[in-house]
Amino acid sequence: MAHDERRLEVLRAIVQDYVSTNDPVGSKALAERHDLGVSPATIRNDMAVLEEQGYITQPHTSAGRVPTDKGYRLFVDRLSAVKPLSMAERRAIERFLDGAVDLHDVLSRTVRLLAQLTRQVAVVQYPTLSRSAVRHLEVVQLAAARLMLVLITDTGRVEQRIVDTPVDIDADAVAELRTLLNAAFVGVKLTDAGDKVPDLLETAPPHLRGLIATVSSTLLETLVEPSEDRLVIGGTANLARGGALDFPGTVRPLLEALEEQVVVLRLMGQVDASTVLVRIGEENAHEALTGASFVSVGYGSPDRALGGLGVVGPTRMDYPGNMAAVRAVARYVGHLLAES
Amino acid sequence: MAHDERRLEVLRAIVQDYVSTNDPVGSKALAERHDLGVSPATIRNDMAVLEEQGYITQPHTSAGRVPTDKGYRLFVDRLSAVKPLSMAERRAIERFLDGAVDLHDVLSRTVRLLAQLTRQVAVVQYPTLSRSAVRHLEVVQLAAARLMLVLITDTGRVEQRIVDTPVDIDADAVAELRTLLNAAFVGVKLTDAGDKVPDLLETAPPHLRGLIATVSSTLLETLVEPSEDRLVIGGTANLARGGALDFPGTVRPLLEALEEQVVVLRLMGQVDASTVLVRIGEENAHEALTGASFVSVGYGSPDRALGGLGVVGPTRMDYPGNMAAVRAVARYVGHLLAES
DNA sequence: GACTGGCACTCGGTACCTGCGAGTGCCAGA
DNA sequence: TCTGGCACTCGCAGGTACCGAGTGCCAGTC
Repeated sequence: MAHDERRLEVLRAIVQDYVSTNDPVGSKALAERHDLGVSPATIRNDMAVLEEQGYITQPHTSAGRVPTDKGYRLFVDRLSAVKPLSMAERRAIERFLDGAVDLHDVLSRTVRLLAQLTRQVAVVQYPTLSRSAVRHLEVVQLAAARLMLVLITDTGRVEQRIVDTPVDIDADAVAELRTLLNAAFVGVKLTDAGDKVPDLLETAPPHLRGLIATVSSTLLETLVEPSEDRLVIGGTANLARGGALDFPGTVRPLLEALEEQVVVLRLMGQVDASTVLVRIGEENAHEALTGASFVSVGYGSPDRALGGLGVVGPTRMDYPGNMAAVRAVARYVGHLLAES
Repeated sequence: MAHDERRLEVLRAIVQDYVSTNDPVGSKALAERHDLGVSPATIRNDMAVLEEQGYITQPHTSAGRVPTDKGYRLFVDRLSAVKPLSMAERRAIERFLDGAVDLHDVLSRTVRLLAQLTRQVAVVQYPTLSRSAVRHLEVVQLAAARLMLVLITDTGRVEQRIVDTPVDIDADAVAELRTLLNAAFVGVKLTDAGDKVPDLLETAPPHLRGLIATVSSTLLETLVEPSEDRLVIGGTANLARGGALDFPGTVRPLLEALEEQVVVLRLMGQVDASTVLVRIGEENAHEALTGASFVSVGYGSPDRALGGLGVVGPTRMDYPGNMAAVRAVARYVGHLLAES
């Protein structure tokens, strides 16, 4: 029916107005600012239905309506058109990211860029080790019985670990070790590295076997576990922008959750590179994120997301804009990392 | 005179009470909570003098007194005794930092630890490259004409740079390059690395000179400049703790300044490992830091500070406690990094 | 049957007032 | 030089009244 049609149109108008003004929106203002072709009284009837269905709510009796999480969800799923980025924004992305000298530089620029584009808190995940492959392994001798292993992945991450060896080793052994490790592991995905160890041990010269066992177990232990995933966070100043307007009470629990990283990492685990994931308010199933929405997407090639990035903000956010920004930045970062 | 003596005692009492209660403190409360041996009326006279001298001020006529920046300064310089850490705190430091697997891990644990101990925002600087020496240089070939340089410093930092070479190179050349670079640079401080280049170029086999020139210039350009100093920041949630109590207006400018890093890095540039540096309110000479104090110290051996760490909080902070915590943590981190 | 104009009603926010109490400065006396 | 007393100031909490935005409902119109 044309009936339902208009009702959705009303919901869209409410979301748009509320996002831009931060005031509960009433029927009269709605009729004025959008040409819905009907009078405020009719809109009121529609609003009553929308409220009954749970898409909007009134903060108090004599106030306008505010979208609920469910309302935002419907808006995101059915009512929002992708908002193309402006030319200025596209240029900003290139200008910001070009000239980055290493992975850390790329990611910290990315997080600043995203924060600036969306005026929200930005979150960027390092390429997950578990999806990376070994590009090179370096062994540096620090002391007679102490080595530093440096792992370089094909995504540009560099990780280091100290290993204390049971016996002293000499420079020749270090060189041999380096050769063997690289022969065995280069090109291998970190998740598969464990499978290579038995082979390696078998073919290795006997005098190196103990050493190799020690070294590989350190590598596997510390590098393959998911706790090694890391985040860069920026734009937290944006949380303080709306004063107490945007978040109920205080931003403290949100800041804590962001610093904790675990919560965000779990959300990041669900992204892929082809669709922008939007989690709204309570959907986040974490107390501190109630009242917050999370817009994220994976970066990397579509078939192989290296990691995720996104923004966190109040549920009252510009979804189309933020989704567009997140996607555009993820694409650019994906290309950038594929090149190097 | 015993006169001035007591006046200082009054100031100390005011600072202590104000820090713990966050309420302007009046003469009567002061007389009750501290045994100054005189009546409220006398204290009032002293307060009048202290106010005239600019150490304290009244928010409004019928309120108690609050220390000014100048008052805190006097308190820190002359009135505060070093507050020893509790046994629990000492244990917390060890428990928190032991088991860190690499430099990044040490520093991010440190920042969390400091934030937790002081309940303020914690800031930790990576060991400055300019004060580090080369432990090892690794060259990894990514493509025919593209190399990745990995620099490992004696402080545990690992930095990587991509270099595009003018001509294709083969594996032998890479190996030679690696040997030459390490021979020339290992053990050399980064600030002195530039001096070694002419020598290196002269003694190198002619066919490698072009390559070495390219590589060294990249190294020097990107690694020696101070912009390469990095910070880890944590505990920003503590800014939201006091509500609007601690900071005039909003915490936004402060959060922005922290993310900007430049401001903090400049302050960090002034620390050394032997004395705790305290900058109070306006002393910071940066608008966003008005109303904030910064307690910092260098870590590393006394003769060679590797970097700085500290906390940022409202001027109304527990200076003795924070100074003690910052110093204790810096010492522990110094030892930790010296070992590896 | 769908829409509209009108109307009574609700209720949060603001402005204003008042009384209370903490805290002060000053002064006379010990 | 210190102390007790006293008048004074002024922010704050609580109470009240008013205003206006916004609503729900109903009778009337197309």
